[in-house]
Order: sequence, then structure tokens, then C-alpha cells
Amino acid sequence: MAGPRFLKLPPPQQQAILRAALEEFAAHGFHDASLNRVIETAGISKGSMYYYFDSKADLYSHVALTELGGLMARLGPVPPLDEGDAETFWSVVEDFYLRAMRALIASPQLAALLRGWSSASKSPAFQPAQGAIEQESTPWIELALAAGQKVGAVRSDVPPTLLLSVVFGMGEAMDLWLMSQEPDDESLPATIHSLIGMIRGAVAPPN
Amino acid sequence: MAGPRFLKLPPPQQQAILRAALEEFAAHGFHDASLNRVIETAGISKGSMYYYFDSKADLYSHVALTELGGLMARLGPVPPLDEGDAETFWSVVEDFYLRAMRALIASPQLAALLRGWSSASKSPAFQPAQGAIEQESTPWIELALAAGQKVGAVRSDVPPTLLLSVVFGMGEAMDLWLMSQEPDDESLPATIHSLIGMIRGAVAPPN
Amino acid sequence: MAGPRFLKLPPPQQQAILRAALEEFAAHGFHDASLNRVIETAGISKGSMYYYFDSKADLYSHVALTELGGLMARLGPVPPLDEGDAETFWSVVEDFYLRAMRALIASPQLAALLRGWSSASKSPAFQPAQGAIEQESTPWIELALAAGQKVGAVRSDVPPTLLLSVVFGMGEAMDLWLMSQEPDDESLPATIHSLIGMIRGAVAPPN
Amino acid sequence: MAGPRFLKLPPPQQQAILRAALEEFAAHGFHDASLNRVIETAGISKGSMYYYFDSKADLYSHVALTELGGLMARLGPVPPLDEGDAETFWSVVEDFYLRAMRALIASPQLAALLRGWSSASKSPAFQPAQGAIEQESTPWIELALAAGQKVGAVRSDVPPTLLLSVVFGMGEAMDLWLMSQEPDDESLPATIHSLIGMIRGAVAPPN
DNA sequence: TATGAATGAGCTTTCATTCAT
DNA sequence: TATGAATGAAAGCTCATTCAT
Repeated sequence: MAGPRFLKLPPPQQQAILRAALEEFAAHGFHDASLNRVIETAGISKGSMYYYFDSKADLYSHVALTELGGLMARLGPVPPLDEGDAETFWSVVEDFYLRAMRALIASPQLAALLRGWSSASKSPAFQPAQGAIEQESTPWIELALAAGQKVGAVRSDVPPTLLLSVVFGMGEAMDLWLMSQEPDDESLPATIHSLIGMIRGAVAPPN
Repeated sequence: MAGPRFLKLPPPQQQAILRAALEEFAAHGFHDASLNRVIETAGISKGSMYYYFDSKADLYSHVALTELGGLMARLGPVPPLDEGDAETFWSVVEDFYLRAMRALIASPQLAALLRGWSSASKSPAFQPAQGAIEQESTPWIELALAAGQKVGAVRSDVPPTLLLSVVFGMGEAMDLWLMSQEPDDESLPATIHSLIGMIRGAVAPPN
Repeated sequence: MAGPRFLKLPPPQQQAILRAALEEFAAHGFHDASLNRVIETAGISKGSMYYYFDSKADLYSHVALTELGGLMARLGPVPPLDEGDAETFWSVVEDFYLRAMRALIASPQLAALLRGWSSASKSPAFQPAQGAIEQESTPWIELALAAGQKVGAVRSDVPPTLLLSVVFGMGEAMDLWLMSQEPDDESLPATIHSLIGMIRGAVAPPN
Repeated sequence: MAGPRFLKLPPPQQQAILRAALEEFAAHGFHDASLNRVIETAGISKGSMYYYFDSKADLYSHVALTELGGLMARLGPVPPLDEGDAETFWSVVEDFYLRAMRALIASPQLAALLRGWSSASKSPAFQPAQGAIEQESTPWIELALAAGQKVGAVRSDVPPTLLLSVVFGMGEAMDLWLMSQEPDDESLPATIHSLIGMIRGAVAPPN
């Protein structure tokens, strides 16, 4: 799944391929993306593509993981969330979310990739790849939720999986809405504050 | 768009076609759905399909609208939401949402159809059909939000479009989560109560 | 072939159908013309269309014949060609050709129809209709050629069928060229004079 | 456009494909030709066909260019036309035309292909291919006309584009007529002499 | 390690024509 | 006399994947 053959390539060529694939997936979504276009843009042969990756889905998962990793790297270390009180928790989360959104706004292709996420998961060919990516991204939110519960910032009266789903759903909706607003850098913090406020209202302990 | 030719068919055959299409769209989403499979299941010729409907998207929109309409009919009249106080508002919403979820759980294919919604909207061929359906479904939530704001149950400090997006996103996530739980009829009310509580926390006026 | 059923229709409806068909055939040629579009434009049912005409080709031939007839009517009576000498013959022909071209320029749809003629004759379904039209139009040229031969304006040393073919081919090429020039009414006579000069050079007796 | 993938095939298979396509295009014209029949006759898969050629039009242009090239090769080098007087010019042209017609009579399918030419140009899908072929064939006539004007064999008092159109139209008509006569090799020279005489009469300077 | 030729199943859509009513 | 529902055949084209080299 991971693709040791791909990783043996000289980094510039890896990047050329990933860049071409990201461009294609971001522009057309998983299903409508054409491997033919990808290999053409990347300048490699079709045989090579299938030598590096098992399938279209494998390529997609690789691209998504790499891009997510890059985003995380750009965001810097995740701040500790389980030290302090609830108020601190939310302020740290808000700060982190703001930075994340700024990074996402700066990488419209990655944003498009994530937006197409639910779209992609429908395709039967996609299932094998899905696990890999979710295993990479969900633990992070799970940890944050657990930390929030520890400091009393997050309600404990509903199943964690539900909290996760809801936060994910809200995040997706907010991202989408945010992108559709073409937000300027100035008003962003206030907007993010509102958004976090809504999430907080949803998952904070009742009263 | 409406499809007068289709509506002239004897109801049993209409149902056979709609059932086949619903099955296919629910199982594969808009893009991956195969008209060939639909006509095979429905037992009609390809020419007939295109005699009844203008395109794949037209068929999809017809199926979705019909199913939505059926769901609404089963739910009965939408209760008035702008009479009474905030507490009443939320209790009425919760009651309605509970009934809606029960109906949805009883129609897993419709649920799948709605779940595939965002998936479908990606396809360029789908755009023409999209408007028709959204015009049918979004006003309802908008009205509910407006009523909630009127009685002080819903915050007015964020743009209505954001409220709409968030509620839609939360609802989608909750539906998905709910379906994955294979909920029994007994514990459902309590779960719904939690879900509504989360929505309420998100969109109720801060403190 | 002729279509007595069609001729029994009230003239306004006949015209509506012919107009719709002319529009379609002129715009798309015989093969690409869609009967569906024709009946839609004409406001009749498909069954009626096939009640009035035997086939697509039958409709086409009817349209072409009618339009040709209309053109001829607008041109007025064909002047006698076999009275006088060769010079008179050519001057009468030139005058007539000029008037014909003027009429054709004023009816771009008919011009388009004629232009698509050779295109249409390729289609196998078209053969039955072809005879009817050619029988209507070729005798005229044949008569003119015969008259020309009688007065010594047209060579007699080649088979009449060849003369006919060549004149037809030249005429078609000239018409096409003329249309592509978007001729203004002023310079038209001089141009026509050149064209007739070329035809004359081709079919006049050598030296 | 050129089709490097096709040219890499072993020549026998290239010929099998070209032969099948020529047969189909000659028999049915561009629009009515069926790629399905071509691939069936050629014994290749549909995917292969689209691997070799970009589109139906691309295939057509390839077939036409190849056949034209073969014809030209069989004709041998084009004789110089601008050396000598008008009489020489016309005798050289006549000789060349005679040889061309003989070659064309020996390749009835190519003749049919050329005959279907105007038919093909109507199809919108055909436009891209048209340029390539016309650029190959029209310069030749243009050069001949220019040479004829240089030696005083061709009139200069009408636009060159008109001369081109007319000669093309006459040639097409004559070819068609000639084919319909099923000419025997014996009487051909005399007939060609008449034909050239007619062209000469049309485009020679008016005494 | 890399190539690219080859494939076949699949897609949506159009159309002239027939025929029961 | 008129309708329009129904159809089947056909169309051009795309694509992820395989595999011999």
C-alpha cells in the first residue's frame, strides 16, 4: 500500500508525479480524475505509474497522505491540549484551527482534495485506500477530543464516535462555507471565532 | 424537466422504474450508477428511458424529488415553529427530527440517496438537476432557522448561510453516524435528544 | 411519393411544416437533420409526420421541390432561348442567371439546401427521393443546352450528359464561391458576367 | 495528428486497418461510415483504434492523406508547368490529367473517397481533419494555376480563389461523369482531351 | 526497473421508424 | 385522420488495468 518502489525514485520525480496527481484529483475529484492526464502531465509512462502504485486509489491515498503530512508539518507541532482548563483548551483549539484554515486557504488544491473526500469514498475501488488515510487523520481529532474531555471542555455523555463524526461534519461544512466566502485575511480571525464557538456549543458539556 | 411522458405511465410501471433507479443510485451514487442496469432492472428499453427522461441527471432529480416528497408526506404536516418560545421551538424540532429519522431509517435507500448527494453534485452533468432539488429542500431549513431566530431559539450573530451549512453538515454527519449504529427503536429518542442538543448548542444564541 | 395526404392539409399548416423542415435541412443537411426537431418546430406529432410523408427522404424531396418551384415562380417565365443567335443566347442566359442568383442570395436557406444537395445524395435512404427532384430540375438545363446547341452557342462535340454535369458542377462551385464572398448588390452583375463568361468558355464550341 | 503510434505498427497491420477504413469510407462517406464496422473488418479492438487515432476524423484524414500520397507516387513527379508557352502548358496538363484519371479509375475506392469529400466537410466533427488534407492538395492546383498565368495560359482577370473553385468543381463533375461512363482505356484519351478543352475554355484568357 | 501497446467493458445519447389506439 | 408511446440498433468515445518485453 505504502509504495516502496515509488519512494525509491529521485525526489524531484516523486514531486512531479504527486504534483500532477494533486492537480488532477483537486480539479476533477477521484472518480473523474483521469490517470491518462496524470501520467501525461507528470511525464511518465503508464507502466511506470502502475509500477509505483497499485491502482488509482492507491495513488489517491498517497497524494492525500502526503499533502496532509505537508499541511501538518507547515502547522508545526500540535500544542498540548490536556494542560489547563476548559477555557484554555478552546482558546488553543481556536488558535490552531485558525492556523490550519490559513494554511488551507493558501493551498487551494489541498482544500479541493479534502472537499472531494466524501465524493471519493463512494467509489468501490476506493475502499482499500480509505482506511489508510482515515487511520492517519482521525486519531488526531480523537486525541483532541479525549484531551478536551479530560479538562472538562468536551461533553462525555455521548459516544466519542458521534463527537468525532459531528466535529468532522461541522468542520467540513465550515471549510466549505469559508472557501465559498473567499475570506480576507483580516476578517478571518473573527469568523473562525464564531465557527469555533459553534463547535464548542455543540460538543461542550451541556450547561 | 417535470416529465409529463413519464407521469402518464401506469403507476405500477412508474414505480418499477423509480424503484430500479433508486436502488441503483442509492447503491452507487450518481456518477457510478449505470443506466444500463436501471433499464435492465426496470425491464424497459433504453429508448424508453430516454423517452421518459431527458438525461441521467433528469432521472436522478426525478427520483430524488419523488422520494423526498414521499418522505415529507409520511412525516405529515410540518408543525408551526414560530409560535411559542425557544424551548417550545426546540422541542418541536426535536420531535420532528425524531420522526424524520425514523422515516429515514425505514427507507435505507433514500438515506443512501441523500448521503450520496454531495457526491452527485460534483458531476458536471448533474448541475442542471441540482437546482430543482435544492429549491425543494433548502427553503424548508431556511424557514425553520428564520422561525428559530424569531423566537430567540437561534443565534442571529452569524450569517444565515453559515447556519444553514452547519446545520446541514451536522445533520448529514448525524444521519450517517446514526445509520452506522443500526439504531433500535427503543434507544432512538434518547439519541435524537442528544443530537438535537448538539445542534442546539451550535446554533443557539451564545450563553 | 407526392403525398396527397399532405396536400389535403390546410395551407397554413402545410407551410408551417415545410418551413420547419426547410430550416432544419438547411441548417444541418439531410443526414444530420432531426425529424424530432422538425415536428417539434412544426408543432405536429410524429405519427402525423409519417402519415403525411413516407420517410425522411420523402419529406426532404418535398421540401426541395416546393422551394425550387417557389424560386422558379419568383424568377418568372423562363425566356425563350432558341430564338436569335449565340450572342443573344448568352446574354439571355446571363440575365437569367443574374436574377436567379439574386433570388438565391435572398433565400439563404434555399441556398443552403441546394448546397447540401450532393451531401444528401450519399445517404442510402435518400436514393428513392433523388430521382423525383432531378427529374424536376435537370430537364430545364437540358432544354437550355439544347437551345444553345440549336443556335450555335453550345458545343455539340461532347455528350449532353457531360455538358450537363460540367455546367452543374461549375454552377455549384460558383454558387458556393459567390456565397462565401457575401456579394453586394452593386458588384454582382460584373461578377456574374465573369462567371457566365467561364461557363461560356467551357461549353461554347471550340474556336 | 500524424499518429506515431499507428506508424509503429507492423506494416501489414497498418495496411489491414487502412484498407478496412478506406473500404468503409468509400462505401458510406465520412458521416455514415461506422467505426464499429472498420474495427471489425480490420480485426482490432475499439480501444486500439482510439489508441492509434484520436478520432474518426483523424482516421479519415490519415486514410485520405495516405491514399492521396500513394496516388501521387504512382503518378510520378509533377512535370514543370511554367516552362514554355500556353500551348505547352495545356498539353502537359492534359497529359498529367490523363495519367491521374487512369490511376483513379484503377483505384475506384480512392475515387469514391474523393467523391465523398464535399459530403464529409459538412460534418462538424470533420473540420479539424479538413485543414490537414486541404493543405496537402490545394497548393498543387494553386501552383498549376499560377504557372498557367505566368505563361499566359490562364486568365488573370478573376480572383484566384474563384479559378480554384471552378477548376475543382469542374474536375469533380468530370471525374464523376467519367466514372459513371465506365470508360474503356481506348477512348479515354479523346475524352480527356475534351474535358481539358472545357477547363481550358473556362480559365483561359478570354481571347 | 520501466515501457507503452492492447484491450474490452462501459458509458450516455440520438434517431428513424412502427404500430396500437 | 391523427396520435405519441415504444423500441432497438447504433453511434463515438473513455478508461483503468494488464502484460509481454
